[in-house]
Amino acid sequence: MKTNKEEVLQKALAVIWEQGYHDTSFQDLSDACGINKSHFFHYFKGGKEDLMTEILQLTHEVYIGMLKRLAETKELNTDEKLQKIKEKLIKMYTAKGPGNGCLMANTSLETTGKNYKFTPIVQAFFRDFIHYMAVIYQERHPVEHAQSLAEEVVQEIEGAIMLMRVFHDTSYLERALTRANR
Amino acid sequence: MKTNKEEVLQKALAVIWEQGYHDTSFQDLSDACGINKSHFFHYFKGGKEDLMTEILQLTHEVYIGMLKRLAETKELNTDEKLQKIKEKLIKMYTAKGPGNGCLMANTSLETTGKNYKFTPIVQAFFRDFIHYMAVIYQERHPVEHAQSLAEEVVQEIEGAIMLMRVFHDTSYLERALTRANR
DNA sequence: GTCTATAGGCGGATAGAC
DNA sequence: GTCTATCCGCCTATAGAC
Repeated sequence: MKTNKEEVLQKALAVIWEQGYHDTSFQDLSDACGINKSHFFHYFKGGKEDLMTEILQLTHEVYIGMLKRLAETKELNTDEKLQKIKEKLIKMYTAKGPGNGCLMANTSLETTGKNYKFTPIVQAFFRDFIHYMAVIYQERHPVEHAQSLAEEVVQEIEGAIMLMRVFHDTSYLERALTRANR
Repeated sequence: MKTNKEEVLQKALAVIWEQGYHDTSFQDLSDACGINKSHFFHYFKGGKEDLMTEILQLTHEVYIGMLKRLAETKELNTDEKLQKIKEKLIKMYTAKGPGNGCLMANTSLETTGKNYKFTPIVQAFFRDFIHYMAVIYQERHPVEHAQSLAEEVVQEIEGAIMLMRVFHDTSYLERALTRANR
């Protein structure tokens, strides 16, 4: 079957987001992508960890890119920016139903303790997430307060995503994002 | 070697808390517990999932038991109760360093998508966590507000534990628990 | 670039002696 | 209750034909 790497990456992301890193085998992935198992080693020389690294980098680009563009635009006021973020994040985190949670958090928690090389990517994600939220809060609050506000809000969002997953109820995330307008 | 089930359970809990469910093999566990691999199937007829179930139940008892006792005591005022919870949770969640996070959250996120039987236990944990926090907040706030306050606070605590893990920095949890005095 | 075949290892689990 | 031995299957990864 004719495929390209981008497409494979997208489909693999969806499967791993749903099933988790450890619970997804190359068999699952090749079924989902319609390519042969061994073909993954052609695309991703370093095997599963390489594949996952690229998936996480892609996720970083999509989420943080969205945030950065919103934080830096002059076309919207603060209220509108926070509203837009709310809409986007709800859409992105519930696209596949309430059950998948945050891929970054999942991966981080799933790879506790042993030597995986995902930590820097996960750290960069949350650092940037907090950073761009702080940039927006600086439109209304002094710098130091904006920073701690951003940390609180990101924590609440991540906690809400986890409870959303556990109870299969999207309202946790909606309420947390409503409270994020401060 | 002479052992008993309780002891094995405690040690297995520590290893799985540190390494994660999927990344811990019976080999790891038998090394840590000083008993033979196959002995686990004597203690836990249903294999790894049974072992994990008992570990999660034990965790529920320890954490929720602590909360329940504090919520129901007449000996402390609200401030003192919240202070005590802060101290206890910091101690419990950072006992093995900042890197392990919340076993319930970890397990939940690690077992996305496939058919594990841990979901009800994890749900009970968070339901009870929120419940007893709400009981305490009712000393100061109307019932409905106490409930949503408890949900917010638990979300923030869980988000803080995750960031604590990611950045190896216990101050996230400390600040979240300081803000829990409302 | 895509496939077949297969290696090599480890993980969970069982049988059964003592 | 504890240990030895062992099975089976799956999983990651590689070699190599086309």
